[in-house]
Amino acid sequence: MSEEKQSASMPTTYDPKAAEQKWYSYWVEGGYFEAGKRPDAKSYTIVIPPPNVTGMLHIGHALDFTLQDILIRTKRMQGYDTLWLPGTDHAGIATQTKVEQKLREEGLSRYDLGREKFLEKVWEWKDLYAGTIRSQWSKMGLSLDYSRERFTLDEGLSKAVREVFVSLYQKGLIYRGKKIINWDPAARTALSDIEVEYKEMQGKLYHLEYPLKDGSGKITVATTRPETMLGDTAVAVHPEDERYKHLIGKMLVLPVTGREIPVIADEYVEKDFGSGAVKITPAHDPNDFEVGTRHQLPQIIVMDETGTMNDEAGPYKGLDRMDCRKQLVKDLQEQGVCVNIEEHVHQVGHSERSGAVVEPYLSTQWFVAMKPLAEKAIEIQKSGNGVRFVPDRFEKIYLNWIENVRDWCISRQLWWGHRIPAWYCEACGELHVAHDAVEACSKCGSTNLRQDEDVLDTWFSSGLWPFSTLGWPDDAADLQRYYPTSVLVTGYDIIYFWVARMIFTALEFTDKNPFADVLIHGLVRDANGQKMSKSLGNGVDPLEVIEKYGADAMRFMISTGSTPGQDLRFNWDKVEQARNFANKIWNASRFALMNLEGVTAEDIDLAVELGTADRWILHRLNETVREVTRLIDGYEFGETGRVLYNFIWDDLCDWYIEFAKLGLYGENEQTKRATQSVLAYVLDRTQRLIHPFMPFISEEIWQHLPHQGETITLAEWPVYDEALEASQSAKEMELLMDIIRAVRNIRAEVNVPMSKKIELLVKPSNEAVLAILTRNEEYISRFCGTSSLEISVAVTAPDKAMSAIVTGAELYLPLAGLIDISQEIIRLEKELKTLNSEVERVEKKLANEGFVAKAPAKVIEEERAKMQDYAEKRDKVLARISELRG
RNA sequence: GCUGGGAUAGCUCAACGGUAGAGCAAUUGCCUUACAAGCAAAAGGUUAUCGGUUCAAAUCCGAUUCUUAGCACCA
Repeated sequence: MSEEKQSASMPTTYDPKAAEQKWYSYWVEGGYFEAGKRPDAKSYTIVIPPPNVTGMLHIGHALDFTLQDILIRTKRMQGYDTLWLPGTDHAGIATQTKVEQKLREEGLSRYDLGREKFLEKVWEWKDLYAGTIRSQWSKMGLSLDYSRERFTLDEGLSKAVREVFVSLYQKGLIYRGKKIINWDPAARTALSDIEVEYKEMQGKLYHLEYPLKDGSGKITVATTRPETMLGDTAVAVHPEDERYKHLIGKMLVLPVTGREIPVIADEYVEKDFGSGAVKITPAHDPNDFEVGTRHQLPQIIVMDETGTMNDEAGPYKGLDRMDCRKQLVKDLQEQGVCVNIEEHVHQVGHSERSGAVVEPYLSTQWFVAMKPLAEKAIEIQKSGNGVRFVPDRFEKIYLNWIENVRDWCISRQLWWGHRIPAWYCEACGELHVAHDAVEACSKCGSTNLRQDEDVLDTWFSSGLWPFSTLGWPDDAADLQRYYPTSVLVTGYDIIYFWVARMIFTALEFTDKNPFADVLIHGLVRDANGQKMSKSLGNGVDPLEVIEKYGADAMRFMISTGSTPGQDLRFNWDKVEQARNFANKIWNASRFALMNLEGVTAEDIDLAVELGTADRWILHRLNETVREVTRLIDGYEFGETGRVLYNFIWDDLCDWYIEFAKLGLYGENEQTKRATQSVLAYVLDRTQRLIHPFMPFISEEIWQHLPHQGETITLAEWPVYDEALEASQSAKEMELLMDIIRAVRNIRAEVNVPMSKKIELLVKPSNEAVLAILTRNEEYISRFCGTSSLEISVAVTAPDKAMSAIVTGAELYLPLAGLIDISQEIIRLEKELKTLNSEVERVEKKLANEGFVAKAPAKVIEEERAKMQDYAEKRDKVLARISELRG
C-alpha cells in the first residue's frame, strides 16, 4: 500500500462514529460475546445490575457498565469462558409511578383502566424502554451476551420468586402481620425501611395541653404531627418521674373528640426530655405502637390509605392530613389547648420514588423475618468465607446494616410486580401459600378462593438475580457452569437494597456466595461535586458524551478517572483529554501503517539484531503488560489508565516512534525490517492492552495492522516475559534520553532552535559508556541536531561552551557568541546547589545507623547508587565551574 | 448522636512505608516530513493543624478544625 493511499484512508483526526457502529454489529453478528464457546476453559461470570425499565441510562450506569466490560473483555482475551449476562428490572413503584403519570396527562388513573388493562400499558412501556436500553448498551460498546438477556418478570425469574416465597413461608421466615409500616400515600403502598429517605426539614413542635378528667390539672405533651392526636389512646410518663407519679392511672380528656384516655407509665419515656409526658398514638407511630402493645391500648387509625382523615377524625373527616393539621391547630389554639408552637428542625421521611411524605401507618402486610437469614450471612462473612468487598471498608458497611436489620416489609399495594402467591378461602378464611393457583381449599373444600391482591417488593426479585437469571430453581446447565458468579460491580448506594439481599438469599437457597468479589464504585457527580439528579437538571446523558467525543473517550475518562470506591466528578475537560488520547493512539498507528507497507503478521520477527530503542520499548511494553494485568486484576482502573497513558504517550509516541524513524528512513534494509517488526509488534500489543478500555478504536487499528484472527475481541491477552528483563537496554536508553534532554534544555535556554545545527562534544565516563554512545551515534546526532558530533573520553572542554553533566557523560556545546560565560557559571552554580543538597540528604541517610541496620538491602543499595551518582555529577560540575573561572 | 469518606500544585485528581505525579489553566519557544486534539522547555508543594509509632510517614495510630455521605434519633 502506498503512503498516499494509506494516509488518505486514515485521516489525521480519528472519527469515532463510523468505527463504533461498524464494529459493534460485527461483534454481535460474529457471536463473539456469547458464552459457552470454550467448554474447556474456566468460566468467568458477571451478571449486570439490571437497570430499571423506567427510562434512559445515565452516566452512572455508564461507569458501572464500563467497569464490567473492562473485566469481561480482559478475561475473554485471557482465555476464559466469559459470560456477561444482561437484563432489566421491572422496578415496581418507579415504573408504575411513571406510567400512572403518563395516564394522568390523559386524565386517567390506573383505577379507570383496571388491573389488567393497566398492566398491558406497563408492558408496552417496558418494551419501549428495554429497547432504548439495549441501544444504549450497544452505543457504549458493551460485550453482553444478548442470547441470555433476562427481565425480572420473566417466567423463569417469576418461578424463582414463587419458589423462594413459598419456601421461606414454609420455613416460617415469611409471615403476615399487622404492624406499623412506612406508607406512601401518593403511591398508596407500603414501603420497606430503606425505601424511605429522611430529609431535614424546618417543622414545628406543637405543645398541647390535655386536661385531667377530674379537673385537677393538665398534662402538656408535644408533637410534630398534631393531627395524630385524634388517634391518641394514652399519655405516657416515666414510672419514676416524681412530677407525674401521682397521675398514673388517671384519665385525661382528649380535646376535640372528648375521648377519655389513661395516663400510663412506661420506661420508653425520657424524664428529662420536653415535658416528660408523651402522647401515645399506636396506629401512627412505631414507638407508640410498641408502647401500645405493652399496655394493650386500642389502635385507632385516623386516616385512610390516601392520607385523608377518616371517620375517627370527627369534624376533620375528609380533609387531607396536611389540611387537617392546619385547621386542627387553629381550632386547638382557639380552645387554648395548643399553648405553644416552636420552630423545630427534624428529619421527615419521604418516599424514595414518589417523593410523598411517608406516613407511619398500621396495616396488615407480608414480612420476611430477617434475623435467622441475617445471622447465617453474618456468620459466614465473619468466618472469612464471605464475599470479598473491594475496597474492603464496604464490608463494614454491609455488616453494620445486616447486624441491625429489621424485618423486611415485602408486600406492595401495587399492580406492577410479582403477585404474592397466597390465596384466601372466601368460605373459611384459610390462607394457602403455594407455587401455583390453589383450586380448592384444603380445609373446607370450597373452590371460592381469592389471590392476595398485593405484589412483592421489587428488591425481592432483584435479590435472586445472580442465580434466578441462570435458571434456578431448575438444575440448569448455565447454573452449573456459571454460578457462583465472579464479581458483582455496583455503586455503594445500593449495598443495602441489593448487595446484602443477594448475599443472604443466595446463602439460603444456593448455599453459596452469589459472587466471589463485589466491586463497589462511587457515584458520578457533576463538575461542582453535586449529586446528579433530575430535579437539579445537572445529569449528563452518556449518549451526548458519545456523540461529542466517542464511546472510547467516555469509557476511558469514566473508568480511569477515579480511585476505587470514591465518587467521580464528571467534567468535560477530562473527556476531551481522553478523546485526545484516543487521537494520539490513532496518529501513532497512522505513522506505523505508513511505514509498514507489505509487512504481514508472519514477517514480524523479534529474534533479529535490535537497536537500543527497540530493545528498550520491548522492555517497557513488557513492564506495561505486567502492570496493566496486575492492576486490572486488582480492580485498580485509575492506575491502569495512568500506566497505559504514560506508556503510549510518553514512551511509545514521544520517544520510540521518533527513534524508529531512523531505522525506517535509513538505508539499512535489515535495520528497517527489524524496526518494522518491533513497531508492528508493539502497536499490536498496545491495542490489545487498551482494548478493554477503548474497544472501538483498538479494533479499528488492529484490523489495519498486520494481524491474525477475526477480531481483537478474541485476541490473546499479552503475557509478561521474564526473559526480556535481563537486558541492559533500559539503562542504555536512559543515558541517551538524558543526553537528548540536556541538549534540548540548553537549546531552549539560549534560544537555539532545533533547526539550527550545533556542534556537540560528548565525554563518556568510561569505556563501556563510550561503546554505548558510539553505537547510538546516529540517534544522538539526530535528536540533538548536530552539525558535528565528537564522542570520546579524550574530549577537552572548549572555552566558551555550555555544558551539562548527565549520569555517565559530560556534554559540551561550543556556543561562542550566543552565551555569556558569567551566566553559564550562575547556571552551573544553581545546579551545584541542588546536587549538594541531594548529596547531603543521601549522605545523612546513609550515615544513619538505624537506616543501614534496618532498611532492606535493596533500598540501601539504591541509596548508595544515588549517592555515587550525585557525588560524581557534583564533582564534575564543580570542576567545570573552576575551569570556567580559571 | 453513631459510622464511613475527603482535606496534596491555581483547578480536578493520583500516589496503599522508601526523593510527592498527571491533565487542565497560566509562562516561553516551535505549523520539526504520525499527530496544533500536536511538539519542546521552564515554573508551580512545610501533603489541613498538632502529637505519636518507625531507620524512614502524604501514606500507619491518636487528637483538633473544616467538608461530605450513610444510619439512628426524644415525643
